[in-house]
Amino acid sequence: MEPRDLRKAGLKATTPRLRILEILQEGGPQHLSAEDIYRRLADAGDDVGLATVYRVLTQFEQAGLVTRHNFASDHSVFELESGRHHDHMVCVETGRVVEFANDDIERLQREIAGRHGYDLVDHSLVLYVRPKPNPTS
Amino acid sequence: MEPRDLRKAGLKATTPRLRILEILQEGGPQHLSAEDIYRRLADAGDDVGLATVYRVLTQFEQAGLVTRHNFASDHSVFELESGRHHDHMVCVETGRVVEFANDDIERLQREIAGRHGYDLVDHSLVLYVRPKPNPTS
DNA sequence: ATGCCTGCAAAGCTTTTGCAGATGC
DNA sequence: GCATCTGCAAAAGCTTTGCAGGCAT
Repeated sequence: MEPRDLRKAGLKATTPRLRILEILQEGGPQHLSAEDIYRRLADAGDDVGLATVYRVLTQFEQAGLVTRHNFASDHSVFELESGRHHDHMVCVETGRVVEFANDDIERLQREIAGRHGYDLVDHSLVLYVRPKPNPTS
Repeated sequence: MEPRDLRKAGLKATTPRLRILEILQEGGPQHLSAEDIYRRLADAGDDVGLATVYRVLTQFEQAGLVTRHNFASDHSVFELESGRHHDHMVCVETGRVVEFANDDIERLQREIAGRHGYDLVDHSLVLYVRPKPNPTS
């Protein structure tokens, strides 16, 4: 992710924006709340206001750079847009998030919508899961 | 839904609780927000506090009488538990909610979770749809 | 009678907004 | 230099909680 990706979206390449992009691409796929990002910035010595984090994330979402999820009902988490569509499973014990994609499910969704006289615009699928019990025990 | 269903859940059969159940079962499947229910009560002349509506709905949810959904991220809607599992599609133009069930999708979800070493505990699937354009136009 | 319930008001939380100063281009 | 952007503080909107009085059993 580069400054020019921001300009392309009509956004100036400011420190808060670049830092938030960096944090979102650290390590594997990140699913972070605004508060998470705010704290990571603070821990790194960047004094970015929480309001700015929210504003920037909203702008990124509108620009299509970031996707907003509501795995829990009381706050949103944000993920860098990869271009590859996928859904998520969330472990109810550890909170771990796993991404997956399944063409059959995607197709069935379109079929079901069509059967009811609708076109599918978007969808949200979250699997809440628990680790399988260990078979050796 | 009867007073004894409430007692079975350890809840006294009070007027607010009975009225809220009544409202939830009026007409077809209802997907109402706390505010919706609060206003319907007020319109019917029942002075039930909004806090009570929230408290009662939370109790009903814990008792398994009601299901909470988060179709929109900024408020919850509640639905009487019918015993028949189903998912939902929401029309992005009218807000209309349609229920549907599909065994293939259910099965695929369990398979995908299993493939990743998890058991499926629960899931949330919402289709956001738009009416098909009229073919005669 | 007593313990559960309710209404009201206040508080909690995430998220948004107003505004004056700061910064990118 | 000028428009955009940011930090701070305040506000907003949904939801929860504390408390004193009220109701079901």
